[in-house]
Amino acid sequence: MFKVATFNANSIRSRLPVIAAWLAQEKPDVLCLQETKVQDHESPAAFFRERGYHVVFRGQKAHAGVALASRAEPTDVRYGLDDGGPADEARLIQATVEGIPIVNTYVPQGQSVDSPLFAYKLEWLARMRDYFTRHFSPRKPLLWCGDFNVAPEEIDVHDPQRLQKHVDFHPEARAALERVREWGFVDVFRQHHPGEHGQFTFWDYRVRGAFERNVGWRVDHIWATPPLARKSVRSWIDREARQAEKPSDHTFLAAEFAL
Amino acid sequence: MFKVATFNANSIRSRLPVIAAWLAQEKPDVLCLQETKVQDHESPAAFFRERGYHVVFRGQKAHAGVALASRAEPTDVRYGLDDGGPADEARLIQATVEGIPIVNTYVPQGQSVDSPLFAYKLEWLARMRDYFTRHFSPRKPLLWCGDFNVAPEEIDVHDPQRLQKHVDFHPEARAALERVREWGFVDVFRQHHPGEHGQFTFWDYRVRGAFERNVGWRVDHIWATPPLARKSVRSWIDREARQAEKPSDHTFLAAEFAL
DNA sequence: GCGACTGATG
DNA sequence: CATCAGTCGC
Repeated sequence: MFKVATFNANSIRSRLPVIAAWLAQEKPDVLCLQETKVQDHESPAAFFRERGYHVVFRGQKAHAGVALASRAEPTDVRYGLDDGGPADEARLIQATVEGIPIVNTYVPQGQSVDSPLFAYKLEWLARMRDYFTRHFSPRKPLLWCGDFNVAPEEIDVHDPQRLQKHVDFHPEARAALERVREWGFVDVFRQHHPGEHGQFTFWDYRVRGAFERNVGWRVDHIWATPPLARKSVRSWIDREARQAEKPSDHTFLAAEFAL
Repeated sequence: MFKVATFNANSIRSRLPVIAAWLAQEKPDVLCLQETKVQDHESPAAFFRERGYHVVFRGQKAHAGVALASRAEPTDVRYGLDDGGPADEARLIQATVEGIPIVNTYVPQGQSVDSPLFAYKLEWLARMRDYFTRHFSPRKPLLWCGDFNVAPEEIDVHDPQRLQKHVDFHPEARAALERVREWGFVDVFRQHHPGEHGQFTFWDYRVRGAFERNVGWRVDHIWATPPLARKSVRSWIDREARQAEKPSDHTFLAAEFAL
């Protein structure tokens, strides 16, 4: 069994206790992390080593940052987009683990619909489709994990009416993500939980009682190409980590594959 | 047995774990705190209540702030100096516990010898003598606890030569404190440890390896009037708290009295 | 709300 | 080195 998980840590350094507990309990083969908010020379490499994990990462001060921890040694590690535009190395890390290529992204949030950052987000998602086209085939195993900063469907947000203009649920953002899905991905969590409402991975700190009232979003994802999706036996959101001592505003999403 | 302690917390909110551990271990009858750095409406009153302590406090944003926690309910609680000068309520709190009046102060540090704040410090110590004269008698039990920001003797600093011009060891500061002692106090810690060098309560964060090398200061004190000093059976510095997870730059000074 | 930053103070 | 205040970003 091949167990993969993704977690927006909202600062990897602040979240080491949460990550330690989850690794000890779940022993995933791969853990993708986003919003590590740490420069490479400050990255807690020893933390993963001590727990039997390899880790690769690319980060910067204060914002973004991605890491990929794996029991097996990763090969073919790459950072950032490679189409000649901004590489955004702190937002994309790719590695092959046990023969499975894994792309871990922290998609730009976009700030607000009228911001140039929203246009950048839409363009970024278009570049992702191009990235997959150039490097991979939907007929071969591939995993795309991370914080996509898009809730794909109405059932993936707590209030689809009110959130139409939110950058994470805007029709244009959803359409841009849908274009990547059409390239050849299956939403692994949704495959195992068709039509389920309120299955969220993110609850805003700023919304009072957000977790208790389940005022959340499903913006973290594990997507697989069809040959791999067919082998997936289970996918779940572990809500426990969002109730930890000093929680991230996101929680862990996991999936298991019978390779 | 009546156990009293004093601790410069350097932010009471940041130091709750340290204080919790110490209260649980030592169960003092009274704990005097300085540098709480918190406004009254943000003070962690519940923290003390949950542990079986009453607490009174006076603080402000960012600087100074004093608190007094006690197992027995305190009576005659007063704040600040009352001589018509600046009351400095965040630097002096007085309460009577089990019949013993206790004055807890955070004496102004003084910044540098040429600063007006140093003159203010010297004046403040003079006002303390006046305060004791007006309110108390050396023939009756009285405790003066706190961070006095003065190391009384050469054996109370790591390098008496080099520190002559430091505001906490300046001859004028020492003389000003000595004038208060002469009113009628016994240095309770020193009574039990005459002539001992290097018995410090404060080690500057900025001095590398200060604690390990014992590059410190004895600036925190428990002083008693003679009738009470005669009943003191023990006084000690608990160096452990300075080695805790997120330590204050000071540690706890304690004393026991056989009432 | 809770991260991170800068610039200040001891 | 470790607080604070402010400010920024999600």
